[in-house]
Amino acid sequence: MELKPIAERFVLHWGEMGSRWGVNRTVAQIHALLYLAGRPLDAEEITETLGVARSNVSTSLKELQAWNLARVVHLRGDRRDHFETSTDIWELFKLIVAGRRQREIDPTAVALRECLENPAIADEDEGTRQRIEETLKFIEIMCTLSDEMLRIRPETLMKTLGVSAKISKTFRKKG
Amino acid sequence: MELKPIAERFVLHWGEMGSRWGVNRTVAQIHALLYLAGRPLDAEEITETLGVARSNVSTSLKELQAWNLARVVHLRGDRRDHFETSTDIWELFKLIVAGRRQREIDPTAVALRECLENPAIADEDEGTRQRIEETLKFIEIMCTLSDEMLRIRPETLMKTLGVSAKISKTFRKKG
DNA sequence: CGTGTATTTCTGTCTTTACTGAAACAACTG
DNA sequence: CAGTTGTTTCAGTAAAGACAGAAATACACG
Repeated sequence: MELKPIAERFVLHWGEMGSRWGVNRTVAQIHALLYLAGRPLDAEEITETLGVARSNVSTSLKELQAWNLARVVHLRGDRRDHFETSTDIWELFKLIVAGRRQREIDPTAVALRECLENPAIADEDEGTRQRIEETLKFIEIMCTLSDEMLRIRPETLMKTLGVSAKISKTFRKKG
Repeated sequence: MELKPIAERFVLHWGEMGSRWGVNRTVAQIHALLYLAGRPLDAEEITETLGVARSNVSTSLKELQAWNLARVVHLRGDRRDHFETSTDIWELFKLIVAGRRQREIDPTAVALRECLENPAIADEDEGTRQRIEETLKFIEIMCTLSDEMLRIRPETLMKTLGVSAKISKTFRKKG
C-alpha cells in the first residue's frame, strides 16, 4: 500500500509521538496505519508500507493486541492473518486509558498498599505516613472517577459538566 | 538525610515508575523525595540521600522546575538553593496533567490541524480525511473537558458525576 | 507426510537516553 | 579581589530499548 502524503504525515507523526505515549515508534505507526486504512491489513502489507522489518511488525502487532488496540481477522480465501483496529476514536481512547492505567497506575497502587500495610510504617514520620496514605486514596478516587467517566458517552459527560454543547454537537458521529 | 525503610521503598518505586510516566528515574526519585520530606532540601542533601551524581541532581531539578513540580526557596542564613514541591496531591496532579498534555497532546493537535489545512488533504480518501478530522475534534473536546475538570475541586467532580460520596469524604484533607 | 507459505523467536547491532566526573562558571564573603 | 562555596555545562561512558535479518516453528494443503 502506497500512502498518500497526508496519511504518511499522520502515520509518521503518530510514530514520533509514540515514545512519549509509552509505546515504540513502530507500534504507534502501525496503529495509525490501521486506523487510517479503516480495513484489515496483513503483516506483509504493513511491512512494505512502513518500510520496517517483517519481524518488527510481528512483535509490534503482538503489543498492539496486548493493548486490545488490534485484533486478528481472517478474509475468506486468504490464509494470512489480517489486522484491524477500531475506527471509533472514543473506543480507542477508552482502550488506551485502560492500558495506561494498568501500566502506569496499578503497580503504584499495589506498592502504596504494601507500604501502608507494612508494620515498619509505624517508624516513619507522621507527615510521611500521611502523605503516602493521601496519595493512595487519591489514586483510588481517580480510578473510580475514570471508570465512571469511561462508562458514559462523552456527550453526556460534557453536558453533565456544563461544557459548551456547541463543540459536543460538532463531535457527534455521522452514523 | 537517611531515609527510613518505607520512605526509601516509596522513593525507589517512584523512580522505577518514572520511565513509564515519561520522566527519568532520577527526576521521579527527587520528586518523591521532596514530596515525602515535606520541607525544602538542598541539592547536596538530595545527592547524598539518593546516591546519584551531583550534576544529575542539578539537571533533574531543572526538569522538575520545567514541570512546575519544584521551586527554589531560600532559607535565611544559607547561601544554597533549596527545593520544595507541593504536598497537595491534587495540586501535583494538576501540574502533571498540564505537563503531559503539553508534551503528549498539544504537538499532535498542531500536526493534525496542519494536515487538515494542507490542500493535499483533498487527494486523500474520504474515510481517511474524516478520521483525521474526528481525531482532532476529539482531542479538542478532551482538552476542554480536562480544563473544566481541573478547575473544580475533586469532591465537586465526584458529586457531579454521582460517584459514591463515601470515598470522597474520606479523601477530604485534614486541614 | 512432505512442501510451500505464514509467522514467531532469537541474536547481534544500532540508536537513544541516562548518568558520571571533571571542568567551567557564577555568586557570595571576608 | 582572592578565596570559598555553590551551580551548571560538557564530554565521555554505561545502560536500555528498538530494530534487522536469520533461524526456527507452525500451519495449511495436496
